[in-house]
Amino acid sequence: MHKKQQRSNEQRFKVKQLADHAGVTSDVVRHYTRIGLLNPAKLTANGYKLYDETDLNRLKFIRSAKSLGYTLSEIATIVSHSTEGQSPCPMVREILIKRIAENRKKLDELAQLQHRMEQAVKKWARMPDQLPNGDSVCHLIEAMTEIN
Amino acid sequence: MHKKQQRSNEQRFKVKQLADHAGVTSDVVRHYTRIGLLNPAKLTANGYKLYDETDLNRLKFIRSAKSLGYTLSEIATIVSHSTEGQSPCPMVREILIKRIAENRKKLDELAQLQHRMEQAVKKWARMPDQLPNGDSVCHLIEAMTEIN
DNA sequence: CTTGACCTGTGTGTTACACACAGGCGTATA
DNA sequence: TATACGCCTGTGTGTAACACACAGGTCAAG
Repeated sequence: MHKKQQRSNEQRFKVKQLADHAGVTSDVVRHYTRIGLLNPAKLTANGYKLYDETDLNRLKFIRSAKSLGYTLSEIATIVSHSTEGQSPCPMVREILIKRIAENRKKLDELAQLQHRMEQAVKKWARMPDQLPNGDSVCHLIEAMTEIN
Repeated sequence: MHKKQQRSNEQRFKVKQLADHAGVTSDVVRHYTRIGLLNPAKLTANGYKLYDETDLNRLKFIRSAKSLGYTLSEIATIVSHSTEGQSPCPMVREILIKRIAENRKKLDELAQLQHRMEQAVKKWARMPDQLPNGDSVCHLIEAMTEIN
C-alpha cells in the first residue's frame, strides 16, 4: 500500500494531494495558504500542513471565482463575508460589473497594441537594419514613435 | 526667474523637469533610474539626480519602445546592445514577432473571460441573493463553475 | 526669518504565483 | 538493517512596472 488511511471518513491531504485533487500546482496551494485563503491544521510530527475536505471545497471555490475574474484579495473578502454569515452576493455582483468594464478597457488597449505592433512589422519589412549612431538607439522603434 | 540657467548650451534637468519634458510621472523617471535604464550624474551639493538631453532622448526612446510592447528588461538589452555599437534591429524584430503571438493569445484569453463574465451577469439576473450555508460560499459563483 | 508649496531620495506595497534550496519521508534495494 | 534515491516539504526570494508614503530639503514670498 502506498498511503495508509488517516481516518475512517474524514479525508486529510498534504499539499500535493490537495493540489492534485483540485488540478492546481503545489505552489498554488502554498501561496493561498501563505496569504490566509486556506487554513490547514498542522501535522504534529514534522510541521507539514494537513488539509481536509473543507479546504478542498474552498480551493475549488477560489478557482471558480478566479476563472470569473475575481482577484484573490476580492475572493478573500467574499469568503470572509460568507464565513461570518453575511451574503456575499451583492458584492459579488457589483465587482463583476466593475470587472467587465475594466476588462473591456483592457481588451481595447491590447487590441490597439496589437494593431501598433502589426503596423510596425509591416513598416519594418521595407526598412533595413542599421548600426546605432549617437542620435539613435534603434531607428526601427524610433520610426514608430506616436506623434500624439 | 524661477530657475537659474545651469550651463549655456547643455540643459540639465531634475527629476520632475525631465518627467514633464517626456510626459511621464516623476515616479517613472525614478523607477527607470533605479533599474539602471537612466544614468544621471549627481548634483554634488544635495544628492539630487541631474539628467541631461541624452537622458531625455533615452527616456523618450523607452516610452516609444514600451508603446510597442517591449518590456523594460528587453529595452535595457536593446539599449545596451546599442551603446556597445551592435545593431539591436534583429533582436528588436524577433521580440516583436514573439510579442504579437503572445498578445494574440492574451487577447483571446481576455475575450473568453469577458464572455464568461457576461454569461454570469445574464444568468445571475434570474437568481436571487442567498445567505451562505455550510456547503456553499456563494451560490452565484458556484453556479458558473466550469465543467471541463 | 519664517512660512508654505513643491520637490527630493528611499523604502515599501501591489498581483499571483514560480523557482531555488536544504532538508525530510518513504520505499526499494543490497 | 543500512542505504540510496526520488519525491515531497516549508521557507525565502524573484518577477513587472510602477504608485504611494514619508521625512526631510529647496526656494521664493512675505
